[in-house]
Amino acid sequence: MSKQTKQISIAESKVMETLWDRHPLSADDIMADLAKAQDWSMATVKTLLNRLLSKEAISAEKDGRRYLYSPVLDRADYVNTEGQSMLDRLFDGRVASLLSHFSKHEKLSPEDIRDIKKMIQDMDKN
Amino acid sequence: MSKQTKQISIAESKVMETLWDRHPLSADDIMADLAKAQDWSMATVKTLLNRLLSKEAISAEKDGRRYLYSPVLDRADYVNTEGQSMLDRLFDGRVASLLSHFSKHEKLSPEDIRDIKKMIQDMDKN
DNA sequence: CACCACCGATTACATCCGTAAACAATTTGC
DNA sequence: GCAAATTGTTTACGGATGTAATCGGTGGTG
Repeated sequence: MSKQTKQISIAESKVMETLWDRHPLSADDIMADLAKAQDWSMATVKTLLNRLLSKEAISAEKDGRRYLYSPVLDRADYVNTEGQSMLDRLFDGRVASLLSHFSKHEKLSPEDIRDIKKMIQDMDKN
Repeated sequence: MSKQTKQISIAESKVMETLWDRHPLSADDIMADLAKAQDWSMATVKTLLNRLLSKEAISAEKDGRRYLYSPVLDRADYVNTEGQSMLDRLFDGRVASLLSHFSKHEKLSPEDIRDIKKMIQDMDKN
């Protein structure tokens, strides 16, 4: 349960997502992957990588003339921290309250409902 | 379904919560209410009120020497926008995925589970 | 060997945010 | 009526963020 030291910004988290998906990657690889969703210049990606390095959210190993980056921060930890704080801020920490909100606002797809049912059943089994 | 124009910051949302709970309120009332949770100076609360006014998230009506503030932005709208964006960022937009995460990390209280079950049953009933 | 291209490091800069002090207008107690 | 208190308005300021340009070192190419 390693803790999340420094706050990761939204832009930074996009870079993290790329690295969580696959790593180690060079700056170029990351740029290529991000290009699908973001319209950032290489310079921007470099800045984000450096900020993530100083926050110790990623690590870099030398590979010849360049670096290959890997995540240090665990995705589950990140999601935990972020998710919990959102839950606290918006739903008083109650998952049920979140669910109720999304249900009331018709934000639950049939698949969601099916999956949730299944999860509850599985939980009951122990 | 009025839309949320400008972004509300976290500090600002604390003021909003107070006003959603009860309104109209004077700056003093708001200060008093917030004091329970925040250690802010009056100046800080004033700044936040002004920022919320320029973002048109609240309104003010004159009441003698001072103003009484009320929310303009709807809480459900705010929660919707924020919750959806968090859901998209962290859980690929799937509520079920969020639930699965919290379940896996033992973040569901027995009450949560009870409430969720009940909700699912109620949903089935139509 | 001189120069260019590549890649990371440094610097830039406008905006937002948290936090608040200073200022200004007005009302009220003495 | 004037000083003190109240309440809103303006200004401040450091740090985070989004977005990027520029600098600087080094290895490859003619």
